Amino acid sequence: MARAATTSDVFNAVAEPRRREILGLLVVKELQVGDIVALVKLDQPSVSKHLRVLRDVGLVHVRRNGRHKLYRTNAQGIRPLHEWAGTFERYWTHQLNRVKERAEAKMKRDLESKDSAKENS
Amino acid sequence: MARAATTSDVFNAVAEPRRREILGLLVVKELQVGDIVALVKLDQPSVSKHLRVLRDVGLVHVRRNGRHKLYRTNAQGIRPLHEWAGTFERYWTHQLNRVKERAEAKMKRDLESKDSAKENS
DNA sequence: TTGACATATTCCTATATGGGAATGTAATTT
DNA sequence: AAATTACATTCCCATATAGGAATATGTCAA
Repeated sequence: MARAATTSDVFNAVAEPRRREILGLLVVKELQVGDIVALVKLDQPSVSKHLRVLRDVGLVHVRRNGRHKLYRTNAQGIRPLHEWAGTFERYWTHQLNRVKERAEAKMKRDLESKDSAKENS
Repeated sequence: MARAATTSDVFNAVAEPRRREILGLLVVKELQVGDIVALVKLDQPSVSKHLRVLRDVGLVHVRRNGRHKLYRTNAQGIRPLHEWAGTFERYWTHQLNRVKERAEAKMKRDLESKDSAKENS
């Protein structure tokens, strides 16, 4: 079998760098497709397809304005990702603490060995 | 062209549900491959391949113990993801506030129209 | 209605997997 | 050394894109 469909999953949707870029633009300001095309270096059809994926997973909203379509990031759609990653936070802080502790223990050892060297001189 | 290589990017690496599952196991406790195979419902080669991807992007560490290999999640590898998602936090809280404000404004309107109905009775 | 503009979708192709099966490799036991 | 155990890698195949080109759809202007 192959990989799961990008369309059905926020994690897959943001796996694409250009889509992350687009999300970053659209969270600041509502933009029409042409603006996005101008900002990211992609053809219009590609942009439309990325927007389609983002829309399908609920990461952007669309609104029609005349013949333009205004897209906007739905920031709340990113929360599941943030929360998932957040479950690892206690582990990485713990790991950082251990690194720090080891560094301090080593510094202490080094100082002591210097002292003993001094005593032996 | 096709999609970017999973191997070279943390975002792509965690796009795979089984890999997220494995990361969740290995962050709690160092496990050998056989344990993982038993816990997730995958064949050993598949698990090894997922571990390979995770290792290539630095999301897990390996350590050999006799003929076993002990894997452990490198929680710090998940920070970039958490931080990227975190840049959207101010926007989703803002959006939530707007929803709340609208709800409160509506409730106020409803109450006032009830009052005016009372006056007209 | 016709023409122009803004997007979306479809068709096509090269590439990247993910799983299954088979095989290779390293370390341990007998 | 041979057999065994624990993993890793390779080969094969079906599927899922991502981008390019062409085409379709929708909206507004004249």
